[in-house]
Amino acid sequence: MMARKKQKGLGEKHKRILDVLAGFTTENGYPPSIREICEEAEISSTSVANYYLDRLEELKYIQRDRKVSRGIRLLKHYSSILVSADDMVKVPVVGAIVASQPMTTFETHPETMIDVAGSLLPGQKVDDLFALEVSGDSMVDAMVNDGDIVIMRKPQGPVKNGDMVAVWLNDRDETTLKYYFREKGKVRLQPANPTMGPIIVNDPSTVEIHGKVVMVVRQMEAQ
Amino acid sequence: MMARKKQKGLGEKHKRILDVLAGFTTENGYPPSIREICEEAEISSTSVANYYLDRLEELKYIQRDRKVSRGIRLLKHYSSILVSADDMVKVPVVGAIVASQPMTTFETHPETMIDVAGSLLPGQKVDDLFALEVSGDSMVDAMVNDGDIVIMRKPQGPVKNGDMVAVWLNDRDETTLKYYFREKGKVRLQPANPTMGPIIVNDPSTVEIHGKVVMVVRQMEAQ
DNA sequence: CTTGACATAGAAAATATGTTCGTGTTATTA
DNA sequence: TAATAACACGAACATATTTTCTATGTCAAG
Repeated sequence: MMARKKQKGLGEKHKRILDVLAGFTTENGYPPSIREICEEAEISSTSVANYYLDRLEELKYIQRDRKVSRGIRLLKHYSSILVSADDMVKVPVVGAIVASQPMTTFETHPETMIDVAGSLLPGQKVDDLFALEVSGDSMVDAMVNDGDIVIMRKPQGPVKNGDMVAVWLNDRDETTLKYYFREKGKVRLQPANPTMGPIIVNDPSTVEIHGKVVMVVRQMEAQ
Repeated sequence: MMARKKQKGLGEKHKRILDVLAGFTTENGYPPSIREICEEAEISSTSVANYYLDRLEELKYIQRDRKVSRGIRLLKHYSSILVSADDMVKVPVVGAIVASQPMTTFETHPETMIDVAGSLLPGQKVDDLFALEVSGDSMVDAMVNDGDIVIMRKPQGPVKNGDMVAVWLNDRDETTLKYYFREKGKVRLQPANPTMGPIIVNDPSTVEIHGKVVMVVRQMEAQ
């Protein structure tokens, strides 16, 4: 006779508790007590909350300090992208831009995440962001260096004129970053570097837009 | 007869407690208890710690939640730059780079701070960072755009070859960002854009280094 | 329907933590 | 130097908070 199967992943309550944990901590500057979790997550007994907290610790979502009141800390796993206590956003780095096949799937590698201050990002939605590392000097005309990290948003609606986008040019077989302008049935791709001329694409269907550039981060080595 | 004068500003112990508060919280994800503050700040009695906490609250450095264990939160005042609970660093934006007089004093405008993920910054020290906003296209040869934010570290030791620095050229009367190389008594300033040639300065004394570039952030408008 | 793991409840017991109070010390200044 | 208020100590006391225990409900597989 087999027993009841253990729930896979996170149930409603687990998620709820994680939400409460994150919310409360940002609100107050300190983590909630078990009772407070009960209230906010609408759980009737402390032991139930405790039960779930233990479960969440097993699953590495949180870490508990026994013997310490409010000794709960959220580990940075919850939701592939997580807005943490202080407006920090984790963006998955899904690959590199090179003159080759661009990424199609939106895989998350928890290992390679980049932290970005949410306050620097436009818009509220934060779950359609991804980052690419630029490799090679092919983007210098876009004012982007080898090693820069480009943070992009998956294109949702139509691309607006003037947006900087990552485009895949079918016929040329390359990905570049350009300012996008739709004009008279054609597409003008303008480099960021004002000293360089635009690329005019006559057949818009050869232009595949993979993302809208939201931010570019360049880290300098050394110290 | 007058009584003993109340200390102006923060005394040693006050500062120490703030340090402990900040440190402990970043370390553990939750604030310390009064007893833990005592240990770390080497205070012998909980009542003394409590005394200082009350003082710090009066001075608006912290906020306390009576009735709540560990109900202490640091208000973002202490030290012009503060590492918050989640590895976020606030860097003061002290001005703009234009072809004019560079900033000499290190004024902090709490209003204009930029959040940066500490994990992206090299080195540990975080209190000698400042940021400048680039205005104008004068830096395009350094791969820096109009509107970019340059995060810099005050030069401490000698500048190493290969560091990107903000330099003030006495004779030319301009500030630029360049890679710095000291060679044969001369200084070579190499633009980041590989398609452009270097500037050779024969008299090193005309080169004033105002900061080492640590990071460049470019935000795209719209959404 | 029986079993065993998952899930919920409530409350007492055990700790962790904050507050108060009496007392002592030190620096100021009239 | 005497008065005073800031500063320091430690322990008793009051709360806040977590743990633990016992009892019971639910569900799916055998």
